[in-house]
Amino acid sequence: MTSCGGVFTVFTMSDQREKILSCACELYLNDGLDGFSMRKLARSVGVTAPALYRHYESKEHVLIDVVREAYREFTGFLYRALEGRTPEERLAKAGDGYIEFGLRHPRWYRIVFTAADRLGLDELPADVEAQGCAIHQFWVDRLRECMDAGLLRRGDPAAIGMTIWAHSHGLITLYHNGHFQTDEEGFCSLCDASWQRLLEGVATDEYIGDLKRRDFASVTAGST
Amino acid sequence: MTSCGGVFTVFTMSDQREKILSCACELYLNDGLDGFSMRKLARSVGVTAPALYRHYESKEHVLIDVVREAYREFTGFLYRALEGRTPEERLAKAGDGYIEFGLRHPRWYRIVFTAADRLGLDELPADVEAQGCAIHQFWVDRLRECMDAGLLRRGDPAAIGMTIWAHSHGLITLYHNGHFQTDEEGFCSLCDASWQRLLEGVATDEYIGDLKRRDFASVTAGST
DNA sequence: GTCTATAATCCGATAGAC
DNA sequence: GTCTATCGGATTATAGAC
Repeated sequence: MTSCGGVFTVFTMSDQREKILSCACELYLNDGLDGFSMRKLARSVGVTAPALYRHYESKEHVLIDVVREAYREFTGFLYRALEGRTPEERLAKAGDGYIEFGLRHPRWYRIVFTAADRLGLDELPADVEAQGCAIHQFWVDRLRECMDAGLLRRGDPAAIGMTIWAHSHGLITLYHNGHFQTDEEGFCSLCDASWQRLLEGVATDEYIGDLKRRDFASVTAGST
Repeated sequence: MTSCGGVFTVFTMSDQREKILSCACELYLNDGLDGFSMRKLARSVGVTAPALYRHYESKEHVLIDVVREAYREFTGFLYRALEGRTPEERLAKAGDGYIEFGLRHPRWYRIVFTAADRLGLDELPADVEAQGCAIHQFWVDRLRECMDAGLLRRGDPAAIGMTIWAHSHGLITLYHNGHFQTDEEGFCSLCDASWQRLLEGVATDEYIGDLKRRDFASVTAGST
């Protein structure tokens, strides 16, 4: 919460700016994006609204700092997975961390995966964008080492990552929107079962064989 | 747009109410949920705001009718799949329709899959909820017949449906939020490739065998 | 059925006193 | 660095004339 690391500089906030940011995070987590206003923020800080503008240029700049905190929280959940001792364990922990983050902090989850322009932001600062790239690289690392270990089929880690990401993201957002009639515990076992299906595939071996034969036939036909 | 079917009654709107609803849909599709206000709506209809309240009790009631139109549009895309002549074709068409709906009508998609309370609605009327159930049943039908035809592994169609749904929903929402660096055409082929991975599974056969052996071992150990 | 006028609330942001 | 006062705008919704 205190510092914002760049390549060559580390900037430290004033105490008051830090207090405002802390209240802003709390306000966002309680009231969501719609309920987030400078007036409410001022009230929770214990000052009047204009005072905030001594520390932040605009509401947008406050929100940017909140987004940065969201990323920080997210990576905290993810990077714990590096403590795993095998590729399999690290991938499992990463997946668990992702789901757990989505469950424990729905509003952090939302703000991390919502496009900047839909947050009313022109663009995210470079250091936050960089966090996004780091997360992407983290997943590529997890998948590649599982391929090397013979756990996952070979292929482009980024492409396979999209499939796994879409699956997890879909599960969490559908759960958040109340589309699964179950509590958190039920949702977790639902996730496990669904992950198992993604590992094994949902089609029968016969059908897969069928598809491959058809694909082969169409390729040979097309090459004449 | 004209009628709202219930079990025993069909209610027909007045012309003016119908015109308001039509403008409301257009307004929502253009400006989204945040940009949707009674004043703007009145402007686009060509009257002043208070006039709307002769036809609709509140903004919430207008929005409910908009949501009903969204469902109608969605089912239109889905149910075309019934024209397919085999279970495989019907499932493929249903999946294509789902993705196409998400691509062509992002705002309709959003409103259909957003929880009612996050739209500012207390609850959806019974006939809209019923549409949701019908859609669920539609998917169960598609999956069950593919199991019977030996294309998909046997299992609970509703559970497998969740996996497939989460995957598709994740792809669409991540695309909408700009997380895939690709245009619509690239996204479609990305979807095809990802669906293929979901059919085949992402794990190697060796790893699947491994997991089954471990699972068996833990079950036998647990039963002693 | 539509209008004008208005109530009651919220918002982001600024000017200028202290 | 914080305050009061205020600008200029948005919103839902209603009262009462026509």
